[in-house]
Amino acid sequence: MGKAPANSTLSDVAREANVSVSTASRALNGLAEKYRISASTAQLVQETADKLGFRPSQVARSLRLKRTGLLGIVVPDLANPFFSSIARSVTVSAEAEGYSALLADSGGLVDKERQLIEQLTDRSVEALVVCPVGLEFDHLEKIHQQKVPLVIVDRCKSQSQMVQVTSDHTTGTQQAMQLLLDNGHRKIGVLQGIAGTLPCDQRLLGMKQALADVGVVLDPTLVDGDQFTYESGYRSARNLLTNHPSITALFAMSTPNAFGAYQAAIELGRRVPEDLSLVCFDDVAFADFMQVPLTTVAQDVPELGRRAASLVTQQLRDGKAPRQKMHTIPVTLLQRASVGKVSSS
Amino acid sequence: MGKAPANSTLSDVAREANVSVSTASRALNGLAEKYRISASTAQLVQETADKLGFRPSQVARSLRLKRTGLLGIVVPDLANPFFSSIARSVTVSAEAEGYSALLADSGGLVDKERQLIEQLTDRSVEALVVCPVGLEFDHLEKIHQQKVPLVIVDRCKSQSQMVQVTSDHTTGTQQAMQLLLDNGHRKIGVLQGIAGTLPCDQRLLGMKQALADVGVVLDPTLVDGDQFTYESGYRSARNLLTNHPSITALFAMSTPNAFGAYQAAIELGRRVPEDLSLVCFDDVAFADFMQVPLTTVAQDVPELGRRAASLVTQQLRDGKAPRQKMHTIPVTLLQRASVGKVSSS
DNA sequence: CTGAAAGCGCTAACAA
DNA sequence: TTGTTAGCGCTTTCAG
Repeated sequence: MGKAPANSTLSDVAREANVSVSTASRALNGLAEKYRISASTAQLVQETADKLGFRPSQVARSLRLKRTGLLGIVVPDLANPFFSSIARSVTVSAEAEGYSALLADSGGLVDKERQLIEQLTDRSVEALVVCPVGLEFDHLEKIHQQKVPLVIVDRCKSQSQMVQVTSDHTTGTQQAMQLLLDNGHRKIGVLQGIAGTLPCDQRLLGMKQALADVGVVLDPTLVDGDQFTYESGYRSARNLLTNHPSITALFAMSTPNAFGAYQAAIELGRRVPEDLSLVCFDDVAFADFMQVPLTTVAQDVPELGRRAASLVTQQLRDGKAPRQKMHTIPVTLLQRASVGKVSSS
Repeated sequence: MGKAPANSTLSDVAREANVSVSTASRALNGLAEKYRISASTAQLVQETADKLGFRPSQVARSLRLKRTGLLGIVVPDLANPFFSSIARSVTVSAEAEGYSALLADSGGLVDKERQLIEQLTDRSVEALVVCPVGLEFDHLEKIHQQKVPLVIVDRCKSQSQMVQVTSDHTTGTQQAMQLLLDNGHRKIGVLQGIAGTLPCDQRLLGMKQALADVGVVLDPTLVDGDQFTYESGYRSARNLLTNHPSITALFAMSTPNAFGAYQAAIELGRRVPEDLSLVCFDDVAFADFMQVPLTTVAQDVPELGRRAASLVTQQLRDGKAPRQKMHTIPVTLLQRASVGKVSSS
C-alpha cells in the first residue's frame, strides 16, 4: 500500500506474466477462445493485469484502431436549460453506446462554433451533434460531406441534405395564433429571437398563414427583437407597446423573451391578461407557480434530445445516414392564464 | 472541387513538399526559427499543408507528447440548471486555456460516477472537475492521490485534503433562520435533500446553531426528505404539514424542493406566507414573476463555476495543488415575499 | 497455442 | 539547414 501505482502498460503486464505482448493483449481482450490461449495463461495474464492495476491507454488504442469512441456536442449556451437538456440526452445515450462526449459551448458565436467544430474533428470525434447558431451552415455542410455522422438540432437549415431535428414551429405557432384569434385579437406583436434562423422564420411564417386565414396581413413593424434573451424581449416589448399602443397580444419566441415582455408590460401599466395577452413558444418550468401562468407552445425538449441521440447512435452503428433527413417534433399548446379575450371597449 | 479530402498525414505533406517528416513537423509547429529552417522551405511546407488540408492528428500527438489537452467533468444531472451552469463555466474556461472538455452525467448514481471517472482517466484527462453524488469519496481520494488535478464542487467531503469549492451553507442557513426567528417562527420544518451530503449536513448544522441561540432544539421529526427533487419536496412537505400541523415555516434545501412544498401547502389549504412561510436554499430564476416570490438563500452559482474553473486551470499551469483546499463561496439572503410574521392567534 | 514485428501519426533526440 | 530513427502503447497480421 501507499505507492501511487505508476500506470503500467501492456508490456509491463506481459513481462510480469512472462508472455508476449500479443498474448497479453489477446487474453485481456477476451480473445482467448479465438486464439485458443490456454486457460492457465489467460488467467495468469488477467491476474497480473489486476495486480498491476493495468488500464489500457485509450489514446494508444484510438491511434491503432482509428476509433476514438468520441462524440462531439456543440451548443450555443450550456446554461440555457433548453440546450443543457439536449446535451444531457445526447451525452447519456452516447455513454450507453460506449462513447464519451466532448462538449463545447459556442457562446452563440458563429466563428467560435466553426473553430470548436474544427477542434473536435481534430480530435477525431466519430460523430457530431450540434445546436448551431443557425445563420451560417457552410462549415456544417462541409462536415456532412466528409461523411462524419452529423445531427443538427433546433436551428436547422432549410433545404439541406443534412440530418436535422427541430420542433414543428409552423404548426405550433398556428395553434397559438388560432387561440389569440379566437379570443378576438387582431393586432398582435411579435418578439422574435435571432432573425433569419429557421425557428424564427417558420414561426413568422406560421403566423402569417394563420393571420391570412382571417384576412389579416402581418404588419412588419409589429415584429421586433433580435435575440432569444430576456433583454431582447424587454426592449422589443417596450418598443412595440409604446409605438403601437393598440396591440392587444404579444407572441414571444422564447421564455426569456416572454419574461422580458411581461416586465415591460407591467412597467407600462398593462395587466396580463386583462390588458394584454401573452403567449410564448417554448415552455417554462414551474409555470403553474407564476403570477400569471403563461400560455405556451411547449416544445418536447426531451424528445428533441432523444431523437438527436438516436439519430446519431444509429448512424454510428449503421455507418450510413438515415433515409429521413428532417425530423419534426410535435409541440403542444398549453393553455394557461396569460391569454384573455380582447376587451370590447 | 468535389473530392472529399481524405485526411492527409504529416508524411503526405512531407512527401509532397519533398522534405522529411521532421522538417515538415518543425515548420508547421513554428519551430522554423529554432531549427533555422530556410524561409523558403518553411513556406513551401506551409503551403502544401494548406493545399492538402492537413490537420495534425490530436490522437497521435497525445500519444507522443503524453498530453491530451483533455479535461473531464462529471455532474449528477446536466439538466439541472445548477450543474449545467457550473459545467458551462468550466467548459468555457478550459476551452480558453486550450483544453477540451469531456463531459459525463452520473445521473446521481455513485456507481455510475465511479465508472465514468474511470473512463475519463482511461482517456488520460489531465484534470477532473466533479460534482459528486456526495456520499462516497474513495474513488475521488484515489484520483487525488494519483496526483491528477481534481476539483470537487458542491457536495464536498469534510476533512479532506482534496481541492473543493462549495457555498457557505452554514452561514446562509443561519441568515435564513434568523429571518424566520425574527418573524416569530419557532416550529420550522426542514425539507432536506440527500441526507449525509455536506450541503445537507451543514445546513442542518447552521439551523441547529441558530435555533440553539434562542433556546430551541431542532426536533429531528421535523426533518424530512431524501432528494433535491420536486417529488421529495412535495412528499416531505405533505408529511410534515400533516403530522405537525403547528409548523409555521418550511425550510427547503433546493428550488425543486421548495416548489414541491408550495404545491403541498396549497393542497393542504395553507396560504403562503399568511399561513405558512417558506424559504429555500439556492435561488430560482425569475423569482419576481412567481405567484409568491420566494425568499431564498441565493448561491452564487457563476462564482462556484468560475472558482472551480480557475482552480483547475491554475493546477494545470502550475502543476501543483493550491495551498487553500476548501473554498467557501458566500451566499446572499434574498428577501422576497414568502416569509411572513407568525400569526399571534 | 504463442511470439515477433509492423505500424497507427506524430515529435524529438541524434546525426550529418 | 535538414534527415534518420526510435518510440509513445496498442492491435494484428504473419510465422511458427
